[in-house]
Amino acid sequence: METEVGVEGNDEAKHKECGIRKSSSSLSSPKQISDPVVYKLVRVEGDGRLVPATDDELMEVESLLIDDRCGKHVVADPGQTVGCISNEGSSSGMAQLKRLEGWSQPENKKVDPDKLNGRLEYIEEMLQKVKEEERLYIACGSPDCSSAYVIVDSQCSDPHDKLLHIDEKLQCEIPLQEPVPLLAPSLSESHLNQSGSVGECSHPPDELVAGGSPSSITTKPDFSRLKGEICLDNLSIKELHETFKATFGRETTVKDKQWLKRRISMGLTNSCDVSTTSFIIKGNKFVKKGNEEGCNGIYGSFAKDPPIVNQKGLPTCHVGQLDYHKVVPERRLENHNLDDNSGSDDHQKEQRAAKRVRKPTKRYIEELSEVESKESNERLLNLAKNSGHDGLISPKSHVRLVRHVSSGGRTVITRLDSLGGSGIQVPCVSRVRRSRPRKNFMALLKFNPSSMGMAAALVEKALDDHGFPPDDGNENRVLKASSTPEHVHHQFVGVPEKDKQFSVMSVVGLGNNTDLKCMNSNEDSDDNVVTVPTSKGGIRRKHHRAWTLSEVMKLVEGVSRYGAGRWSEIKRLAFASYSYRTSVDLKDKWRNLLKASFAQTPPDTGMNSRKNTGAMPIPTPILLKVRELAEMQAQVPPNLSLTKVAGSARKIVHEKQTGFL
DNA sequence: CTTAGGG
DNA sequence: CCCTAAG
Repeated sequence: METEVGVEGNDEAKHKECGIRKSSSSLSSPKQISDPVVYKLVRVEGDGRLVPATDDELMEVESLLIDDRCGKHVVADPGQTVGCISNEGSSSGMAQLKRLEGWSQPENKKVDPDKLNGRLEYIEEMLQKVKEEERLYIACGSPDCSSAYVIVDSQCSDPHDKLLHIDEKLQCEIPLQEPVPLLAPSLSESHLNQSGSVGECSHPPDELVAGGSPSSITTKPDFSRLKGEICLDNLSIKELHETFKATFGRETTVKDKQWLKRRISMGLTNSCDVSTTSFIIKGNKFVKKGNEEGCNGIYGSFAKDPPIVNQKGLPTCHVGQLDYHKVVPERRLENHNLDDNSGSDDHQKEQRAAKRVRKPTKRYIEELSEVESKESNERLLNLAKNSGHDGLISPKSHVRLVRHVSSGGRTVITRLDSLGGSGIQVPCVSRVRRSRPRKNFMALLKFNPSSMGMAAALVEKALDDHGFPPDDGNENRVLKASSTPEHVHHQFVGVPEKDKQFSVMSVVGLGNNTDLKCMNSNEDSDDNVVTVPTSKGGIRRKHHRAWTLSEVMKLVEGVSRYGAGRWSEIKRLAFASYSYRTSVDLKDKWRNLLKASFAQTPPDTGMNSRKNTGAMPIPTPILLKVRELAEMQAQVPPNLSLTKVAGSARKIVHEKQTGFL
């Protein structure tokens, strides 16, 4: 199926333009209204037949034309620009007009090839302009004003189709530059308007292919869109703001109704598979004032479609969408599924929307960005350098690099992630040192008073601070350092001031190591290696220091005295001499003890014997005490508390607790 | 910095 | 044990 552009002069079409202009905020100039020519989209089927375009296609081209005309305005006044594309007003008008016109009229299907080519060129031209505009937007740092975008029909494209290229460009660019949750507008729009019949893209529905029932083409989408838009249209700016906040989880100051509506609808569409459903439901909520039932009745039937829609592996045109789904955290999908089952509980939805999303951990960010960092960097370079034709950017990437700002000399790439549907921007770090400088660095040095050991440590540190991957063969570094110890000082030069001091201090500390004895009392004094293979073939982590029995006992006692959770206290008072045990260590150990005590105490299914051969037996008396303490402090795992603990300890727990509190 | 929890 | 988010 190909996408072509037909040209048609038509009186009624003028109305269409008028309708659109009317709603496009102050962007229109009077002369445009009298423009006698209107372009209409037609799709060329494989067999050469022409099939009328849908609303979206029309709107797309129209907006495109308008964009072209008001481009200057757009650039000059970003805040208002969005109005160039109009969702309101035009829809109903268009619907009516289309029915009047009759889509199957023969003249609509005649296309002059020359004109076609001309149109294509025209479109490409305009695309260029739009691209520039978008750049300007980004350049002037107005992230919130989405640019007027142009949508080229994203229906199935024949690979030879010229338009395909345009399409692809758009797919790549809009995602890249517009700080909106994924999905090119065309997609969202078509989702909204096609009432879930997205499958049309790859497998055109019968009515479309047949072309014999034009009414079905026009009426159905119109219908749905009509309703959907009415829903949003009824909202005041304030309500729109609320909706926006509920949708994206953040405030907006934009006053532009058009913009808000578009954003909201896009957000809703993007935020879940079930675009239609959620959008409508969402709309409902706010429309409750008036056309509640209207929306409900119409969209209720679509509520079950979405999953199917999702399944259709849509090829070219919906890459963006598919990618989006790839990224969406599963949690979110679940949530939405839940929602959609109960179409009425708007309350829940709002609550969830308002629920604070946990910031993605650095590790998460890193791991994501690590995958694409190379790609992304290349792309960024391309974007930055090529103001002209960027090469086709692989639509595969599911992360949108929104822009990069330099902060403190470092380049930070932000990308838009779909976390929690809030569309928040998370920093996208390109592989940065992962762990903070080792805390027990001094201790390490003390353990390795030999010059080589120290050199190795210093070198490692230096390398680390220079952003070298921390884990690439520590042994190599050691060898290098030992073979050329004099380079250590050179490495030092690059070390940040603070660290330099630290290192120097370490060196000094080396001279008068005070309580080396205490530390040496424990085994495991070689911390040079990343992992230490244990006798049983397992590997122990770098800084692991096996817990001795006395330590465990101290820990247990500490917990009994100060209570679990006061780790810093316990550490300060009971572990004063064990500088290498941090409060976190205590907590972890306690966690393990708890687990152990509740796991293996009761049955004793011979596991104990096997464990005894291991590193740390943890005598059962201690475990028992641990369990007792845990019970006292109501730290009992819920499932176990009922089985084992229930009878005997319950009362005690209660008494003790009341006594404590 | 400490605590709580995930990895 | 390590790491990190939150307070």
